[in-house]
Amino acid sequence: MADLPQKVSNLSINNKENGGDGGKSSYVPPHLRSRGKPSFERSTPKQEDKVTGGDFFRRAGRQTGNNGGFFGFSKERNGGTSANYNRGGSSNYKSSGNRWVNGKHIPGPKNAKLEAELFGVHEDPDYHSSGIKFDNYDDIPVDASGKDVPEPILDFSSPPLDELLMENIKLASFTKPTPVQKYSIPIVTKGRDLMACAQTGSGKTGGFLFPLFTELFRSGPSPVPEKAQSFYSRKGYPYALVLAPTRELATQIFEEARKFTYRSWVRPCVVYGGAPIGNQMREVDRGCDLLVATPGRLNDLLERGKVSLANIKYLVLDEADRMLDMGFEPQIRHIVEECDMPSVENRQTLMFSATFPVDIQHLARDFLDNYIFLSVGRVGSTSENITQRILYVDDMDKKSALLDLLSAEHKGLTLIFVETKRMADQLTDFLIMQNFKATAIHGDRTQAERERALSAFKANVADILVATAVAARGLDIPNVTHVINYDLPSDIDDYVHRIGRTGRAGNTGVATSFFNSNNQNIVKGLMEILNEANQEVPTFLSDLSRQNSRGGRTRGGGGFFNSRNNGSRDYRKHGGSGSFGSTRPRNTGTSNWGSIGGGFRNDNEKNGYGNSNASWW
DNA sequence: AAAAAAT
Repeated sequence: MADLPQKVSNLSINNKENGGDGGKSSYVPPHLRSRGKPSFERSTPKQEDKVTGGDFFRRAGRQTGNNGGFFGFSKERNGGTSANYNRGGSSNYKSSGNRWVNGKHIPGPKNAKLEAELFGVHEDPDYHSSGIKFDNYDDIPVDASGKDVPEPILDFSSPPLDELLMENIKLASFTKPTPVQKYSIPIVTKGRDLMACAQTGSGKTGGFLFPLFTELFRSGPSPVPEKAQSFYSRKGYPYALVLAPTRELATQIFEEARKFTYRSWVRPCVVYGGAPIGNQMREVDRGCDLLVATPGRLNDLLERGKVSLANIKYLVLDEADRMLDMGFEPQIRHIVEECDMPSVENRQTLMFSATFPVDIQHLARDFLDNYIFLSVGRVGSTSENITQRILYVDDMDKKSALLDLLSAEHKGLTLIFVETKRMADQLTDFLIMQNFKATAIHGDRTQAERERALSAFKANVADILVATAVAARGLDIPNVTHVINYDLPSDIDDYVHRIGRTGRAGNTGVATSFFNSNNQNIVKGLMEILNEANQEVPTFLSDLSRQNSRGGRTRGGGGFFNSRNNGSRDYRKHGGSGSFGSTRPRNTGTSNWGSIGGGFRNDNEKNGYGNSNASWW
């Protein structure tokens, strides 16, 4: 290969470019690097490096996409050089690199202890790690639209997933794909961008991890701009980045990734705030092929130069609507648009969101290219194995009502939602005083406390968990028998997420909510949910709802489900705002537009769906 | 209005 001289000249050009400041020291402390436009980095040549004089390097990949630009020079791709791939300080890190030898994936040996840790031991053959009993999920309606939508798969082997991955999937007791996975796996495999309206519990994590790992297991590591590695400070070059709104959710995705990368060359990492950054940096050093992160901590690591996004093939935004609700948009845009992330065309982007409001549509327009829109029916609310009860309880009576409720039917795990962090603590103390085994999870507790609370709850050490919104969505806690909305949320979607924490795995669950005059705003949505799930509607609620509609506005648009649809359907096929085509001309073609629906219930009409909405679940 | 998230 004649790229060595090339290298040198590039280096010297770069050096000149950067040398405008003459002899004065241009050291930039790590945390200040990449502020401002010229993002140069100092990099100390490795000892064995024959190239001298090239101290400065442009951050790889910004304009040049996935190959790291002129620093994407590849060492010979042969014999025993596996450790040169994507490992900072090549000689120091070998363990997972050893699983990619001479262009082949060599799975590591089995490890009984690790296997038990990752997959656990389950006597129940129907046990499934995310609490889904698949047979009960077959009727979740899914609708896919966009250009050239791939046909959904029927099982994991139809276009086969990677062999090792299949073994791990079996270890995790997955038997067949969930409805989301049936659609998302071929979509991701085909390299398409995806916007999916789906909730946790639908199996969406596997929906993107499976095809992603299949591809990574097969293609192996790719070379990194080795010169960009400083000898002292190594850098992670993940191939896939998953952004999640909360630390718990990030951890959960990471744990799933650990299962499915067992014995493979791919090493997952997780970073989030509230935990010592040093440990996380060391983990990144040890190899970081898939990175799960909350936005704040990732930005921190990017600014410290510990992570480069130049090699990203896959970008996943999980719970995108929540991330925007939490004000993460600037940070997400910084990560995606202002660092060294490959451009839209040079990466594959998958967005998941429970709803599809206009700000998410804009994000989709900016981050996705010719995407497929997938909408997946709600898992929780449609399920009739959750008994929903609404009790009228004034605020001052809530404590005693709760005690009544608990003494009447507290068995298994009870999850209690409150609105404020203060109330979470106060109620937990109260319950402990009453000799209940209660613990709390909310944003003012330290990360360690949150983790302890969650694992105590999961392990039944504390069978009551009092939680704020931090636990409402996404958290996967199997076997919750009773969800109590001590305070009702103001957002009906939050309500659905909350009650969806129970009644999983085909078990029956109970959701009890304390309602009073402070909850007027949720009446309409609540009525719809209760009706949809064939639940009893208390008379005080139907009375209120009748009063509301008499006095107020009539419902616009006519559809029974409109207030909950949140525009979460593919606005592109409904004419939309027009902004779609105008900013991205390449997407304006309409020729191959199609829509594939699968698993639809047959009782659309009965459920109040007009024909106009028939393609939406 | 509250919660969450980088320190």
